Amino acid sequence: MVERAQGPRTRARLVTAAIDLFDRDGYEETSLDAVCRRVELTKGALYRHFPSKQALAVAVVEDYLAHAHQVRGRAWAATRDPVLALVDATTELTESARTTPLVRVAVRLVITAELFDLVAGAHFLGLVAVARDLLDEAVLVGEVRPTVNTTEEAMGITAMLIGAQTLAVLMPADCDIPAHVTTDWAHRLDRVLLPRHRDRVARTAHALHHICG
Amino acid sequence: MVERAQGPRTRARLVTAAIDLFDRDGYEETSLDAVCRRVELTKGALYRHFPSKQALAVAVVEDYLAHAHQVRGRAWAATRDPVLALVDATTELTESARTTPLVRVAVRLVITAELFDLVAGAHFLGLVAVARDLLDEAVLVGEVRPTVNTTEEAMGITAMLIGAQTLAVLMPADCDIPAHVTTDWAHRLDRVLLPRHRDRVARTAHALHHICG
Amino acid sequence: MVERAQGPRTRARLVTAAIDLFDRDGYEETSLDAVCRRVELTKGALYRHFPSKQALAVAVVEDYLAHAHQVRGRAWAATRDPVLALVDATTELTESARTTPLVRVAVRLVITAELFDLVAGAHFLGLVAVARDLLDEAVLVGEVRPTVNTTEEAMGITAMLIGAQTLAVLMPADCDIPAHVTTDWAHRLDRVLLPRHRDRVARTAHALHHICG
Amino acid sequence: MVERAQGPRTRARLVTAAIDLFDRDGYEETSLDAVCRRVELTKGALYRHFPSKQALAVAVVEDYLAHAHQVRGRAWAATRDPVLALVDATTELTESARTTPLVRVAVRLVITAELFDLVAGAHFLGLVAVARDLLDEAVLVGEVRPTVNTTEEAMGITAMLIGAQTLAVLMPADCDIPAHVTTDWAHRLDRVLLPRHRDRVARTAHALHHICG
DNA sequence: ACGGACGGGACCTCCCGTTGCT
DNA sequence: AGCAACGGGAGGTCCCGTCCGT
Repeated sequence: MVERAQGPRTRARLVTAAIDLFDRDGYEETSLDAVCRRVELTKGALYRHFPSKQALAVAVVEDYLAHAHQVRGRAWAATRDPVLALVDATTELTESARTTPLVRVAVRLVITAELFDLVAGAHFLGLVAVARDLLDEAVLVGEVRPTVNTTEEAMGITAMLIGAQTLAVLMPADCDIPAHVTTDWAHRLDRVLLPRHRDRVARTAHALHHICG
Repeated sequence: MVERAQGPRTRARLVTAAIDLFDRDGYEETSLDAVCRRVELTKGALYRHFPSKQALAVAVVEDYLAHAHQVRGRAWAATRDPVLALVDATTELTESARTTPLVRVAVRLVITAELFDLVAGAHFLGLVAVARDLLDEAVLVGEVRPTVNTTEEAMGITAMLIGAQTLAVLMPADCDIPAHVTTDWAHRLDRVLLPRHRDRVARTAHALHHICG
Repeated sequence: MVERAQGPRTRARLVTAAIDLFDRDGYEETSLDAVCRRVELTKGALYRHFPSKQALAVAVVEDYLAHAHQVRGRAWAATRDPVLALVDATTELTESARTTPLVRVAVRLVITAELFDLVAGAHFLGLVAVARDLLDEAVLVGEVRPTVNTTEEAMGITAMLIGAQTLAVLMPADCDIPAHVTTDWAHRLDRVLLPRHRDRVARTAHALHHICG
Repeated sequence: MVERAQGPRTRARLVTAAIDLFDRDGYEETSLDAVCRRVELTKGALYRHFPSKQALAVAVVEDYLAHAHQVRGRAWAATRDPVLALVDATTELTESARTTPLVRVAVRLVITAELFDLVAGAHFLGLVAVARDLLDEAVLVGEVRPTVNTTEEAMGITAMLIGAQTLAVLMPADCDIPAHVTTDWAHRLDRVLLPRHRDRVARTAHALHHICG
């Protein structure tokens, strides 16, 4: 079974070009003609892969969600602890909202009113689910205080992440957003984790260790 | 010189029509022709008042900011306490993101990518400033723990408000966003206020009293 | 080697489907996908038989020319007289431009600007040649006045046929085009044929006999 | 009252450009982008004046009809005789089908299948009406044989004109189409006009005098 | 011979913002 | 202050013809 797969390649090139241009000019200011020009294609060809400009944006967001899953997987593999993974993953995703084009673009796209109803729901619920799963895992492992409602806590964490990413995308570099995420985590751990685990996590978390040394 | 007051009236009618249509169809899907039709005017007239479609949106956001100031003012007048005012104002603004068209539309407009760079910065910084002012006031009154950095705390509060409003606009009514705001405030007061004020505020705050009874 | 006859069959089915759809929707408005759908094939198959959409149209026109030759042959067999055959053939072709789908479609295709330069020349010259051959035959038989230039007369006849067919395709049924063809033939015979043949032909010609009784 | 009339000017420029390009490349092969480029406009602007490519073609045909009316008017003014005017006008229109871009293009457009149903009916009926009016005028003046049916004769003349124009557009220059028109007219006058007028017209008609000297 | 994904390019629609007149 | 025609430009659709695999 050989490669006849020229389609997937073209599709990927279109998404890459879209990320570049959305990042440089913004979604509204980027024309599909410009995207096509960059990959030496025409709009008719683009239409074979994406039925609309929004669909192209959705594909970018999906790439971002895949990226977020990878980040979570890496954090888990590195720490072998659900809460540590959660802390490190949210911190990395907040930072990369400023540094990684894919994340920066996707975060802006998600909060674009035009795409809001289309993708934001699935996106946010997805993030909430991920956070809750890790918290439930932590409950099983016995790290979490019995009073904690994992669903509500997961929503709080997601809201924090979204707010922080939004600020990170918005504010110029001089304003240290991740600092506020780590502060928030420090306090959140106090009320979520059982005392003995709280100390261990705070000491071990790569993201927190400089403030909880 | 009879019709002197016609100008401002026309402008206000345009903004009102814009709020209605932005709320019903979204910013992108609303055409200026539709706005004009609703107030029985033509685009030539609209462009006497607003140089662009974005400017019309900005006017809506400004109406919202004025509204937010009124909310803050009312909360202050009702409580005569800066922290109480902060709690009540943020809670009300989160709730009205779901119920009040002006707030609902403005919150969506602010996070619209097209308007993001235009208004989001000023908007967020404005909210941060308001929060910080109230916190500084609380410091003067002697309610706040000495370890608290008011600027950083104000950013955290703003991030929470934005995240919560975003979720409120997004999620269908079955998902209780304000609950998470009140939970967050409960914990936040623990670490911001001096113990004796913390209890009083938690008991008094209209928004919190059902969970801190 | 069982399915050897499948190719020609497929080709014929495509032409038939093309005639139906060209007749119903017109050439421009008929898509090749629609033609293929009707014969349960795909474009890949169609392009095995025709290198372009125009080629498909040309195949239709060729079917029409074959049909015109049959008409001529039948008229000759029935009359055994060149002029009689010419009169009857042109009359029948004019009438069938209104009634027979193949002729109706082909006449329209020939006068389509897109196909004009491709087929109209050959088509018209072919008709002129046929008419001239029959006239020359009539000269040999001694029916024609010596002053007649057969080439020029053949062009006149062809021009008349084309004009009449065009009008027949265009006009709704209430306007009797063939009548004008027969009138024209009546006068044309006056100046082309020698008197004694003129009377015989006018009486015998199936198409003319009701006006020259 | 000054010129605000930029619209009509732009429209006229578009039609002129369309004539040029239709003449050079044909209707199908001419893109609206090419038309717009030639007058330094965009398709959005063209759309203000013509709702479709067909509408642009129709405008060209209308220009041709106006031109045909002028030709008729000039022929009438020059001859003061209806039949003479008819002979000269049809002859000129046949000749200009080869020489004048407007006529050449319009004749091809009219017989384009895509525009056929749109304009051909009105066009042909218009020509028939003109011919019949002139013939009726000739009847009043007493030039016409009493046996002539003017409506039928007008249709015959129109069919001849159309066939001749089609051939003129189609055939290369070496084939003398107008000759066959004059021949046809010579015979037609024989059977339409009363003898004394027939001679006078044949001698006077500018188009015929070289064959009827 | 046939299927079906792919790419190119034209047409059309919609809507923003401008201009000159009232 | 308001009107109406105008022009620019992007998005979306459709369909022709090609390519590759079966």
